[in-house]
Amino acid sequence: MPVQFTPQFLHAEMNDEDERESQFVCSFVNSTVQQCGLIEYKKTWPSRILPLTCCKDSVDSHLYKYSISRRSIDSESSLLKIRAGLFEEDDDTLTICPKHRFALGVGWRPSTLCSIGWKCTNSKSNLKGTITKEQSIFLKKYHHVLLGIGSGVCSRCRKELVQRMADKENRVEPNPSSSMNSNCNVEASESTNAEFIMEETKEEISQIDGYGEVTQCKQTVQGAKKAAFLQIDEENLQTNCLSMDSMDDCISESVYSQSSQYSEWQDSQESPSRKRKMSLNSFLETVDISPVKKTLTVDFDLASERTKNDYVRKAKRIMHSVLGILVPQQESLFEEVLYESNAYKDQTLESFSKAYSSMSSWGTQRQILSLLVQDYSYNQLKDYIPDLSRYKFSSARKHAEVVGVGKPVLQKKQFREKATIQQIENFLEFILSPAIMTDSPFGECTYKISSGITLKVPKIILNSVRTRTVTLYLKYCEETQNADILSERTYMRLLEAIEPNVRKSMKGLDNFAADGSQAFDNLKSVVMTLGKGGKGQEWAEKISKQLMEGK
DNA sequence: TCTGCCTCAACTGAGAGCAC
DNA sequence: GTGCTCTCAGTTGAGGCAGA
Repeated sequence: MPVQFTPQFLHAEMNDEDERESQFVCSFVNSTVQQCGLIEYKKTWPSRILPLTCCKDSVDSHLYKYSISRRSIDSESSLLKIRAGLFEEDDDTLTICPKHRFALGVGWRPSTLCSIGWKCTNSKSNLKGTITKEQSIFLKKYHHVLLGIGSGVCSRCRKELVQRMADKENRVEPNPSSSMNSNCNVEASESTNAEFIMEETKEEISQIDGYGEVTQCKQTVQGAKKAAFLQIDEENLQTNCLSMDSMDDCISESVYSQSSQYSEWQDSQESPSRKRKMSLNSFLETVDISPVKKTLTVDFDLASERTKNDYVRKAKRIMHSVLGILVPQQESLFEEVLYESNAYKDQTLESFSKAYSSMSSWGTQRQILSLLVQDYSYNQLKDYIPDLSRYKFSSARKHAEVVGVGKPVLQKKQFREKATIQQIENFLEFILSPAIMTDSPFGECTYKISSGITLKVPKIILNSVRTRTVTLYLKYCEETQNADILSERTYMRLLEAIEPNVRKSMKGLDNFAADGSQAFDNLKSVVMTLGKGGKGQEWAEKISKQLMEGK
């Protein structure tokens, strides 16, 4: 039954020594949506609210996992503080419950989407790094957004963030006369100087528009919410958007008014595709072809026949005009060659493309690709195999050169060794000593090693249980000051691989071995007698040799 | 005492981006 | 087109722990 984590429960759990802590309230209660509570599977953690200074667990692996610089985080307590946005609080004044300690500390997990979403649609595909301590402070200070250190961020948003941080620095620096308290100056100017606010707002909006964020925001209410929220917050504009109910209206007004207010500016900012379109239309005008007014926005395959025909007709007219310039008076002839060879190529490539797509194994795909890569460029193949990456293309090309065109890819298994040969040899030398192991007079073990070779070795008997043998070895290493050792578990695994028979009783082992040896000697003398008695000397020697091998 | 299972860290292949 | 670098995700060996 889950236990309610309440102050009463806390108090009941406490002893006299903890009396001092009973007055504590978790300082992180407003840092996450989670309520205070316990973490049952963290058995080593005290089940009570602790002073933050007591949080001293190692967070190295957590920092490593989420690419957080160890220079900015020197302890678990500082990690907790920064994640909670308590950048300037003193450790001594803070307390924390186990649940918030876990949620903000080693148990924290970032979203797989871009945490900022300024320049992307919270894309997962292009996460390029994580939020640093400085960036987290900046976002909290100027955007009133708390993003946990280590949160994923895409390359475009990171670039934008770095730019905004640089802009902020540049705005503060050029005024050395007021450098007594530059931060305060910025804060004051943002909140009190109306003219500055408007100028800065305009500049920020221009930046956003330039990247098409306003346009993007129009597309989704959520995007608009975020952009407007950030924008309004950033400049501390006092709007009437105080309730969530009025948020959508407010965003619409904000975004759309910004959009219209700077429409002139927006018009002057032409995207590369727009520029290309204008250049094309200019060209079309000179060759008496109507300009391109619309572009295909759906997949060509999914478009209606009429649409397809329109675009094909238009493309052919444009191509005809281009060829008129490239090969004057021979357009028709050239078109024939061009389209025919393309048709042939199309068919071949389509077939290969189908074969490629139907293969799930990258090895087979590489084999198929190697047939094409020497005759076609990456871009040509990309048209027929949309998911073809540059890496796959160049790998296939390398395969064609090194292994051969269309040759199968050889799969070779790779093994890793972390225990060194020396460490294993030392251990084997120790356990194969007569004090630890005894060769059995009878029987053989068969080992099949990874290369396929089968080895036959005499059966061995371990004189004590495996754990004791490992303990003995570790003690031996300690005495001989050999620090190059592995863990007990690894030595246990080595013994498992050797599969020795464990001797159940020490008593009578020598007699057992001696009896076995005597039996072989007796058999040998019988064989020699039979050899003299008629079986022949050759037969006797052969059997005798086999017996000795068996022994 | 032994072993199955979990976690961590190192390693590796795949893929993208960039400069030349 | 090529080569280099970097990041990400999956794999694998090793360590540790709990329970049979």
